[in-house]
Amino acid sequence: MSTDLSFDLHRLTAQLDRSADRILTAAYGLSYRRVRTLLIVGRLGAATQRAVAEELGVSEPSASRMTGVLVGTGLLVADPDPKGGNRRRVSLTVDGKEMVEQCQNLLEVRFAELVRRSGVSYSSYARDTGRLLDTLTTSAAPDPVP
Amino acid sequence: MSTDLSFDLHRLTAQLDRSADRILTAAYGLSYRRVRTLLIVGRLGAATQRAVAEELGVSEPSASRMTGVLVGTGLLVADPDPKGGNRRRVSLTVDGKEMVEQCQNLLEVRFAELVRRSGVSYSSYARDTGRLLDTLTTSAAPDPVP
DNA sequence: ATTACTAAGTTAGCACGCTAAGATTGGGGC
DNA sequence: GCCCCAATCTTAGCGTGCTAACTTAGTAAT
Repeated sequence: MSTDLSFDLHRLTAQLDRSADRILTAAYGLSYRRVRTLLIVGRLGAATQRAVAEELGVSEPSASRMTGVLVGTGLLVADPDPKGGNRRRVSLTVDGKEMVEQCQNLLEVRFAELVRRSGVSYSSYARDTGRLLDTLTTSAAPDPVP
Repeated sequence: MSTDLSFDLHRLTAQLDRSADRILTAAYGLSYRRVRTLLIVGRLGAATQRAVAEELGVSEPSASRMTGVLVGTGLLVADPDPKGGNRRRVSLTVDGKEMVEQCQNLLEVRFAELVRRSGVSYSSYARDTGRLLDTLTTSAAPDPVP
């Protein structure tokens, strides 16, 4: 069927994102990207924006704008980093923590159910995905084109 | 490690897209999205924009704009569908066909190499991805939230 | 023939990704 | 003290997703 794995991957992720987006927007009025950002910040604890960008897998300007929006909605706070330098230390507010817990449960349950219905082994698919990701990120795009 | 498969999938796809984007931009001055659209049109033959949107996994307005841009660059043509109705039949120009061949080879080689280096089985990963995609698209988001 | 329905496409406006280039902060050398 | 460097963050501007609402072309019902 699929003559092209990378295309299917693209489509799968796009559909997953859109589906998550609809669910989260309906339930909490938050986009999937924003929830993802909150989850990452929660996972990292008090982190710099650079770290958040890295972990989200987006550019620094994207992370900067996103954290700005979330600070605006009262789900994040950003202080200057006490360790000095031109850094901002972002962390969850109480509202943000609440939101993270609720959304995380909602998404995990949904996604696990999808995997179960598809008959795919969660653990082996997760392992393979992790390997691909590691290989891609460590090989760090050396030469663009021969 | 990955407490969250859906996040890793998201990151993997995002990195793949960006990587493909850099390669294609450097080689042919075309974004990955545009190349993807060309490939789909080539695969479908003469198709309506709706079919292209469906196959790309994007909304109709997105496909409409994208085909408009590609017609503007001379890689696609769009005629009114001879079967009537408010349809446009899009297909590749000669330039478009050339571009598709070159890009397809470039991307396939790169991606296959990544998979090989990661030690993941291409066929089983492709099968699982296909299953997830099928399950997700056939279950068509019934109830947003209980 | 006129009215209404359906399918496909477009327009408008926003969300959020990117790159390139500028601003800020702290720590070197001279 | 002063200048420059490295790291981080921001600004500017664009590409391409999305939804909502509108337009257009053909079909069916009266």
